[in-house]
Amino acid sequence: MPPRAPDRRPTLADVAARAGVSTALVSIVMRDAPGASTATRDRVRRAAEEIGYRPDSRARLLRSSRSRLLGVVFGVQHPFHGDLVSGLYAAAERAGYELALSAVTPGRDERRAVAGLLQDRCEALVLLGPSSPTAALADLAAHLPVVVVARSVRSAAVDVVRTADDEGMRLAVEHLIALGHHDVVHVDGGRAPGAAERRRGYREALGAARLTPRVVPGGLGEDDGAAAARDLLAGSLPTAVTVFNDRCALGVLDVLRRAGRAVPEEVSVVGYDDSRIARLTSVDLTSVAQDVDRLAALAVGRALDRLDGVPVERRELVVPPRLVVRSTTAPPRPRDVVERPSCRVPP
Amino acid sequence: MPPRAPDRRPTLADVAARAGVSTALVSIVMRDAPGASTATRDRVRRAAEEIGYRPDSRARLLRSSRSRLLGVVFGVQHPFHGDLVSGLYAAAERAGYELALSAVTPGRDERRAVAGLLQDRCEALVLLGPSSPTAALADLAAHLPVVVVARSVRSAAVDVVRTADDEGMRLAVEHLIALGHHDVVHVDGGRAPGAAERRRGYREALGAARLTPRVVPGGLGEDDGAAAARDLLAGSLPTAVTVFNDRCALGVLDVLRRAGRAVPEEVSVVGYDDSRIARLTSVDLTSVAQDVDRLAALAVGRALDRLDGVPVERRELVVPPRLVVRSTTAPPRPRDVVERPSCRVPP
DNA sequence: CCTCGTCTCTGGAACGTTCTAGTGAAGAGG
DNA sequence: CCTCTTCACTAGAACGTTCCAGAGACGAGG
Repeated sequence: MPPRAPDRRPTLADVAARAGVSTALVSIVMRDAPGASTATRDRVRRAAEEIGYRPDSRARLLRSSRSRLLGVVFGVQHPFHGDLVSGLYAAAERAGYELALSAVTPGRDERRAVAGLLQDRCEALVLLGPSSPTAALADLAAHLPVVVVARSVRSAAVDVVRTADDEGMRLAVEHLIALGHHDVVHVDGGRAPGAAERRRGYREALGAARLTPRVVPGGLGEDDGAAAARDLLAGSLPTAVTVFNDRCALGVLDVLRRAGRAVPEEVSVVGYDDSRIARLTSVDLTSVAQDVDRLAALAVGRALDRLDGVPVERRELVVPPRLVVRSTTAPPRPRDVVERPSCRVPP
Repeated sequence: MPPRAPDRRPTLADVAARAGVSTALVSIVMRDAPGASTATRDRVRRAAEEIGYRPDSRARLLRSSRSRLLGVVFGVQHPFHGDLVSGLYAAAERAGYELALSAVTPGRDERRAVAGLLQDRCEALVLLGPSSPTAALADLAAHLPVVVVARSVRSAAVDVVRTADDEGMRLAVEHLIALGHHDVVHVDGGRAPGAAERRRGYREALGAARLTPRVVPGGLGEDDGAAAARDLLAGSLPTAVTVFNDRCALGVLDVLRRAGRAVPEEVSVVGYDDSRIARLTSVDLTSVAQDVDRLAALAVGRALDRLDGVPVERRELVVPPRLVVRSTTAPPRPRDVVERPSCRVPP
């Protein structure tokens, strides 16, 4: 069994006693604050080292009014959130802030996740693709700065950092049109964060080219994409498809290929998020990349601005996306060739 | 701009003043501790509600020696960890504990993640598939109870909760042998947590059937699986493949199908983890399921046992896995049929 | 010699809780 | 009538840190 705590963990006072100084001085040294000679600094540090002292962040935060703590609510299932969290850690560290993570899981909703963070006395909240209604977000923002990432919110109370999703989808459509496609269908994300903007971008780009848009219901997951693809196969198959996100696109790809429809020869497919899975050599999905690190940095920066009372010009920060062309998009094949059942055999 | 804090957040004293009682009494009420009449309980609660009081967990934990806080280190990229975290939240809540999450990201290694949790004064640590060397884990365990999940550790200092990975892989192989396969290859996970056990299970099951094992290097991700599959295609293709995990199996599947090799007709594939992606109707991968909720519950239970000084019989808790048969496994086809290039056309 | 700064360093009061040791008051038992 | 218990409640001391207001010591400038 591990030698369980009969010995309390060492405190400032223990270090102070050992180094023969006051606790206040030890505090100064541990914080790298000015007000101690290099000689004592060394001595104190050595004493701390010897007894294995670690500052107690609870007590530290309790005392100082600023907690230097940023609360983050994220979906534990969503790979895109994982990338964002990585970026947030980096950005927060640069600013001397810590992150308090609170996950949304199937058994733990957003309310609970937020409530946990509030108890921890975070100075500000960063919410990744939250599903709470606008009113709830505004209520929250009345108490502390709230930055919403990857979703637009129609409320002046919260800050928003997001990708220009309409532009992203426009890039995708324009790429397809440039390849010669006339029949482009959009597989929709429904009420998911960003879905409305992506749908709009698709519509606008198609309208600009004088083509008629066709939107079919999809969703966030692979299954939604698979269902959408089956719908398309049952009806009239377009020459190209733009999909709400990569996971959904994966479902589309899989059903198409299983049905013997070659991608990209018969159907081109574009995803969204440029997730790890899209980059796989075996998937190699053309996708719209969100600049995750920039989103994260802006979110942290904006939260800090609010805390410091810096006047903010635009409430919404929009980051341009980038189209990553891979091997699931190509020029359309003449229809007569397509009508024959295809057979992918190595030559 | 949000109405920023000129008003401090309300404290026990504020509630006490409003309800006309002492802070101690408010504390009693807020904790649902015995020692207050129902009448005053109501009154205090109402007062707290009115001024929007929220207990400050920092101060609360500082005062009480027990923090009722469990530290969890997880990989932000790993979907399997996401599932475990969900289970941990549920188990911790049942026991009246909170979770402190600390993520391992590409830019934040395990040391950092653990250091963060130690500052937060967690009572015990739960590490999901940690990559730290055994010695480092043992050092940690000298300070506080440490429970390692989904990896076996050769040290008496730390507790381990894991799936019987050897048995899992044995189940997979026995399933394939029962279907009539004689040529089964294992795509390995290398040094990943659990890989050694799975490899062993594979070897033992094949040995028991008097068949010769063949192990090819793989890895954790889709790309590793894809590479392994290309190796197999370049050499001699077996009739069945067991793969270290689902993500890797996905890579295998994709490369095989793109090369025109039908799954499961020509090659059967078994994954491991029964992750969300395996369950997709479009993937429908036969896989070995780990009982995530049970692993999580056992991990929390074991941590609490250590904290309470409950004597522990076995240091290692092993949970049996379960084979989930889906559509990527089938009896092997006679070789002569396989040799012709295949063509999957709907009839 | 006195004053003024600057540089270290210290004592003691916060921070918002919980915990310990009580204080009265009301009722029960003698 | 007096003690004893129980109940509802309170005062004040922790918890481990940071912050504030100084206190000496030491030179420099007058």
